[in-house]
Amino acid sequence: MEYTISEIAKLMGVSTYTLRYYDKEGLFPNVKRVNGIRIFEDKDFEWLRVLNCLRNINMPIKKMKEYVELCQQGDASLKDRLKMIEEQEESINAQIKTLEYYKQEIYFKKKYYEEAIKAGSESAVRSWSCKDATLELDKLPK
Amino acid sequence: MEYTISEIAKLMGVSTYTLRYYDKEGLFPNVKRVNGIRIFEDKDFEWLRVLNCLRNINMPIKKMKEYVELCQQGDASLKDRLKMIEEQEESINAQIKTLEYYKQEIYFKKKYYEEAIKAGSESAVRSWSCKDATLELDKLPK
DNA sequence: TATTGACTTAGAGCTAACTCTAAGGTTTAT
DNA sequence: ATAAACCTTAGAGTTAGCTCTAAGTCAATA
Repeated sequence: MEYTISEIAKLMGVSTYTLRYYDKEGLFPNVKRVNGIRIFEDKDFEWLRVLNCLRNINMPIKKMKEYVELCQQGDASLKDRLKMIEEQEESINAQIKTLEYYKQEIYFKKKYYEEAIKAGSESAVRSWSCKDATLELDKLPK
Repeated sequence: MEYTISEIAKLMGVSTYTLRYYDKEGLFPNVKRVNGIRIFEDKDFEWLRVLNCLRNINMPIKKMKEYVELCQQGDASLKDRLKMIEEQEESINAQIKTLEYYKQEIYFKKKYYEEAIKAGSESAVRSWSCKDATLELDKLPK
């Protein structure tokens, strides 16, 4: 199967601007061209799904470029690529951990507001909040 | 307790630039001043921890500003604040879900490279990868 | 053949969140 | 009293990741 840039853009839910930008940045090392026009094949499509994965775990484009270059070196770069992937795995875990931590804080905050609304006023729950929440989320400077 | 801007910056692990920027953006609505110099008190310190929480869950500064403004309105804005917090809770859950999904992809990728290194070549595991991984992570355009 | 519409490029513009510089004020130590 | 070490401001600069514009090419249709 072959796709034009707007077809692949639609299929993957990204803009053509973004695809051309990625290409300019070297993230599509070997897209076919006919009369200067990009022809995306299934392998390019699959590769975009890889790029999409890496972006979604917040890998910067420069690092994605590095990864592309390693891939182009073939078997010689297998260990380096594994290392990059392992680092990304750690990065994801750290990101999740951070979010889980602050999720707790936000949960306390929600309970705090639910109580405040029930009581009709924030002043009724300030001390309650201080007891239970890790953060004293309502101590806005007066 | 009172703190200068550089003290609080050090304690919270942010730059003085960032703190002044936050202040300029209205995120510290009522910091005390003596001779024009910001004096941070414990309530400001606690409030910075709130800001820090919101930033860590990727709330944009404009939205943080909105939240500050709601807080300043007192009890009248309790429901609006609860709504914001609930939206943030959903946002965190979505972020975690996305990361968990791509964590799987990266895990498959790692296994793929471990096999490839064991076999000495990527060509030995391409089909294996295609069977097990949701993404065919190595179909780099040739 | 002329127009339509999708493609191309280079490069400018945008937004977010800082990050820094320049010019100046104030407090403290020698 | 003068230098060091803070603080202040306005506003410029930076980086990332797009996003868009202008000018032009090319293939297909009326």
